[in-house]
Amino acid sequence: MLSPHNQSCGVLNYLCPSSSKEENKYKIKRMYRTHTCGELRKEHIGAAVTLAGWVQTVRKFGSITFIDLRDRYGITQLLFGEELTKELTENPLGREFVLQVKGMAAERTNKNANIATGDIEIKVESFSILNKSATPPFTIQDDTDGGDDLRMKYRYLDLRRNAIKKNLELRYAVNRAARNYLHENNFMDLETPFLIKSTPEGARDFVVPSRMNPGQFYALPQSPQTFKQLLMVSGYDRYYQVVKCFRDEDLRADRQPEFTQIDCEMSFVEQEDILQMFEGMIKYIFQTVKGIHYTEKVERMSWEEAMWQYGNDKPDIRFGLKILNLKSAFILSVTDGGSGGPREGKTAQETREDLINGAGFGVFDNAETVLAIAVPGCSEYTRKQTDELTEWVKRPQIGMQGLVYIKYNADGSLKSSVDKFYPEDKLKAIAAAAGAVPGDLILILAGREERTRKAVSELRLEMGRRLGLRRDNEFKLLWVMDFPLFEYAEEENRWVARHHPFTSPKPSDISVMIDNNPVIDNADKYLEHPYSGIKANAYDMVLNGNEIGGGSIRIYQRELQEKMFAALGMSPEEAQHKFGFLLGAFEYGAPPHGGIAFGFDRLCAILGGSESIRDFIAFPKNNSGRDVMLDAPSTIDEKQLQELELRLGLK
RNA sequence: GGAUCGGUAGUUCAGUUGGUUAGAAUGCCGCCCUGUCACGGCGGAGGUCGCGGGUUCGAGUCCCGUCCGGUCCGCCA
Repeated sequence: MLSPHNQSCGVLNYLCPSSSKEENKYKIKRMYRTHTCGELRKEHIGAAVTLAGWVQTVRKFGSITFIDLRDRYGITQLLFGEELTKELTENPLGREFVLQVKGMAAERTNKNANIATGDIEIKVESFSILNKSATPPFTIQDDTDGGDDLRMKYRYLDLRRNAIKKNLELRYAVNRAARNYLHENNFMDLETPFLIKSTPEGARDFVVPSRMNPGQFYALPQSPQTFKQLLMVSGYDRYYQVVKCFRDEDLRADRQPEFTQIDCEMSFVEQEDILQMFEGMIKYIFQTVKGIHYTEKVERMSWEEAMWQYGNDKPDIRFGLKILNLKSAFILSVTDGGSGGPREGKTAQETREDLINGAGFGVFDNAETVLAIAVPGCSEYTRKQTDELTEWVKRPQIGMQGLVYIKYNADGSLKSSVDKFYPEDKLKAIAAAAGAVPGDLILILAGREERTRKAVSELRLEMGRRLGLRRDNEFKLLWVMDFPLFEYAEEENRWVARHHPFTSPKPSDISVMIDNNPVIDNADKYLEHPYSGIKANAYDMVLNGNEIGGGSIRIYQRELQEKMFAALGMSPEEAQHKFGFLLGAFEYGAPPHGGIAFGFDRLCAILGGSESIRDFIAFPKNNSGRDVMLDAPSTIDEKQLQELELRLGLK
């Protein structure tokens, strides 16, 4: 990435609108300032200038004073001579005062190589305090002393900090790059409404009462999904929108109740067209924003492969450490070729059942599944370290009972925590099956299928992190494809759409869906129902273990869409009530179409090397969905409630 | 809905087994200082230990409840 220094406009290169024409630029006529605080260089020496900005620091030396003046573009040092320093004693300046100075740009005696304007300073001739400031509750520095909560309460001050400003600049750069790419590819930005209809399928809706229609509510969109499909029916064959979406669910570091998507849809395309179009977009963003020329092919993986090899539908493929199933019952299918190496392959799985079962080790014998990873170079872990790992997997978030390890020592000997049950030659066979080489530490978890898979996936990520294999400056894209179309919701005793109910099945599975009755007699055996095997025409884009986008080829025939609603347990009347507009539209020449939506905030956070999206949103909400600056949500007046014909206190 | 960690000066934190007047850094205020840029030196002010209850001769410290914040699980088509 380009350094912010040496940029003539005083801002990061990617923010300079290089293509905009001089004639389009508005020239400021009121001379509050002649230059920004990030602009002045050696060549300006001798120039009369006027600057305006905020007081970053005051350094007083008896009869002279240095002041760092800050604005969006940088920091410029001001020099107040003897006379003006006396004036400052009468009118003291505090941090964050808004100051305007007139003076001359002069070469510094002591230059500062750390800032872009470090060669010069302003010999101040006159100054004017444009506004005073109370002492800020935390320091406005990269290394602020403010905690998260306080920073959120005074977010307008937090946003003055360089660290946050850089994040928001990055966000704007990503936004512009996406728009440029989509515009160049004939996509049209069309706005869709925020006040829409509640459809309680999927996430909870935020609802908005309607004063003019008492007792009735709008919902805020979880995504513009149906609207963009209707736009396809209308013939706007390439649509996009950088758009707010709303979901009333519990939050995380990477989840906000309102968030931004880059929402896209195309007509007359197949899955392959969409994959190519949008990996192109992400590559363009990499190039424009990060200066990364992503030339390698974007990897692709089926959902089954991802679950099988990484225990996770959004694997971080910056590193290997693939998971090996030591029990036979849960082999799905492993595709050979491509990345096959000593650490994976079919032969390993064909021999393993004999290796772990029947040795009298109940934990393995009774477990639904036994999964292992071979961690390179960790065979010399001490007892303390393996104990610590054991504690790690026993934490409630992971929830395993324990951890079995095999140290495959550099000299070829083996030492494990289950030596009592497995003699060395057995351990050797297990190690070989796990694809381990001398120097590796094999970690094994056993238990219930779903929990164990999740746990080993977390363990894999944790070991990858500890070994430094998850580098911030390395980016690896991956398409995960061929998701199951349905999931079975046991508590509701019905099928639910894994992606959303507008996703089409693979063409070969359409007949399976049409020809079979979705009703299940025995809920325990849902895996045996034909619907369990139906694959969706859906795809997720994964970046470094984060889902950054997801989409699908949509259903565009009324009959299939009706069948889908029926499969989800909706009666025809209910489907008509909730989605009649869409079913109706499909009767008037709906084209084949599909699309994708990217999580814009999350993409920005990853490109900025952060786990938390909050620092990439100007005014985010906290973990409880509160805006602590506004103190929202809040109660409303009785009068407002009356107008809405609402009454509180039902709980 | 659940788990877990935290809440002490404006701020970030330390605070021993429950024991005298609750500390540090930074910020703030005052004085000194003509080349600093994390300026430096000297001095000063600043505390309802989140809130409520309990145990105890005695609670920042132990217990119960509650509120607030962080992280995670459930949830997030």
